[in-house]
Amino acid sequence: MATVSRVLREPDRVTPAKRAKVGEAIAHFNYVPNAVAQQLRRPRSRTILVIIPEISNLFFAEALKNIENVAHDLGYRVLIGETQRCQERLDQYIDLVTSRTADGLILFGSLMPSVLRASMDAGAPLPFPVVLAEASVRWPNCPRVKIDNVLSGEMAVRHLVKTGRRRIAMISGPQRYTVSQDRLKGYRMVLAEAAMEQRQDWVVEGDFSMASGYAAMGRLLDLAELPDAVFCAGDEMAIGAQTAIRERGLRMPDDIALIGFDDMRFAAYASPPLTTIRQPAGELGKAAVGLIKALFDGDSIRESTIILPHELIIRRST
Amino acid sequence: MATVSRVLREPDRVTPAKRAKVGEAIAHFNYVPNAVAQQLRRPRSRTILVIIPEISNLFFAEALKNIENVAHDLGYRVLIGETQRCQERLDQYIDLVTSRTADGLILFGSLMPSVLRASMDAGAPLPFPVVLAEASVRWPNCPRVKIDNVLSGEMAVRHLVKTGRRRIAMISGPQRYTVSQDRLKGYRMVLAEAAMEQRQDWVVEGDFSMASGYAAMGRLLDLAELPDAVFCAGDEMAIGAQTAIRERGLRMPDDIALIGFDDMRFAAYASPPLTTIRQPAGELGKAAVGLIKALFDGDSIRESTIILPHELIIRRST
DNA sequence: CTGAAAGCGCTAACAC
DNA sequence: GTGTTAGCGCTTTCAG
Repeated sequence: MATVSRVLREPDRVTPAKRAKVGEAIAHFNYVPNAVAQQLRRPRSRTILVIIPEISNLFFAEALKNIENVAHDLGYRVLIGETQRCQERLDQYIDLVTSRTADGLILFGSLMPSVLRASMDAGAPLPFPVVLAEASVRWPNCPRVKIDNVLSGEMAVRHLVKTGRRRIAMISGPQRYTVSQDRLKGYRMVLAEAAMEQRQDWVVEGDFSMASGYAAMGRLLDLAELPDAVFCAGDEMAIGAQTAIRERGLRMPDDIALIGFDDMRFAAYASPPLTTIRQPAGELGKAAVGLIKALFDGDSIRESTIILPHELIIRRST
Repeated sequence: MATVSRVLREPDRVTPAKRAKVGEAIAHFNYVPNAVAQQLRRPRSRTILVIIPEISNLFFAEALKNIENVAHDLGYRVLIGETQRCQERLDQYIDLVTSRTADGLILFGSLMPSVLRASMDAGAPLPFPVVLAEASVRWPNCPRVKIDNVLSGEMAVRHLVKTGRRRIAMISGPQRYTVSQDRLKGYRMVLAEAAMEQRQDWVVEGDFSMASGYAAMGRLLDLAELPDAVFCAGDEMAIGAQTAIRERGLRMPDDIALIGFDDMRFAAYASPPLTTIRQPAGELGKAAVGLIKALFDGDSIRESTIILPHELIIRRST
């Protein structure tokens, strides 16, 4: 048995003759090592758990794809958990790492595992490697990768101002998420800076879905005082908004300019093609894997924050 | 140790007094059973491996979400593997089940694991539970869930004929996939049946991406003999095609009618909203879990095929 | 009802 | 270089 193990793991430490013999036997019996038993003996499972709020969100999908790729190249397996923004499901997935099925965690979304919250409240160090991705909160001793949502919100609105818009509205994300708050903050910042009118009813909250963008835009268009530009905190909401605008017979960008957020792949095919702020989803995924790997290897990079660059993509909706 | 195990697993077989005491200890030491060790002793890992070609495809994302949900309710964990249509990565993921990290496999896509191909060639029974989802091929002794792509292709084109179109083109999927072949077959069927013109250059092959739909439509529009309707084998290609049509200043459905396939969530927000054939992605996922569960439980449902109903969703592009 | 003891299949340390 | 041995942390007999 031990020799078989060696042949599979460190073939050089076995005589070629024996190696061949064992190899034959392996082939003959169709032997595949039981990974569970291996894991029990080995210190690490070489598995990364990635937790995302929802799998059908294209931003996460893109990040995930890159995580998979990089992890795979590094010899790690990736386990994906979808929480659907439900605390209970999140905590169940966390069991995978406390029970050592996974070595560490890349966590997307704003939900926080109970175990981590508890250990933090107790002032204890994090019980296992975690990296926060696109994190809305800051967590002591925990590296994160994100973009600067305030700055990118500013960039979006500044572009609107620069192209001559004066009555700028916003369809924001749910305000319980810091990401959403930050983008809104960026919006307000620029408006204040440009000494432009800030109306309460020009900010409508959506939930990042197309339906919510459509509804929010509907409310904006019902206003007596119509905005001449709208900053949408997400591309899907922007696409919903476009539909609403088209239905009212208004033209973009002439009547209303629209800027989105994310640059998901549908943005370029919208009607008109959507100007947007690109979030580097892929880069974010890659960076997250780099961070977790460093944690695994014991590098003391805790507490670091990587801010990835956002980018203005000008298309024809502005 | 044994008692702790019992308290966690079959509390009723332990005196309440002892149970409480053990419970306290568990809480105090923050004890979490090592899942790897548990799995070593238990016959099954209660994990389902789901393999998909690409995670960012909305059809898979939707199916996956339902798989996750149902599996979760049944007490199964879901491991997701993305092959990116690469045989090597597929085979690596299959190791998860041969090495008993997963109990069985739900397989999307047309790639076939080498192990399975080998065992089939040898006339042997499948070495572990597999269900084929939206399978392009048939596999002996292996249950599958799918829709009827020929019939749904027919339904799409028949709708075009019924609404008075006479020069119907098609943007097909890659012909190396049976799914794509089937939809094309449906198209040809109806055309033949209606004794309508079938032109070689009215069928252009895409790869399901928006970019390919855009390019394919461009080629169609360059033709001397313009079609008055196009059946796209996927919604994303249809959205790409819409962009091309708009850019040429043509109107939908007046100049050209367009019908897509899938009814992914963007279809309703396209411009104009896309008429399409709905594939029940969610149902498909649920059914797949049901099938694999039955396989786990030893029900002899092998060789069954579940055909899920497709549906014509009429919107404004036709 | 509970503790002791025997493995699950493997790897690593240890002899030979 | 290779076989033997001792666990990894649990579950499951088996006694008591």
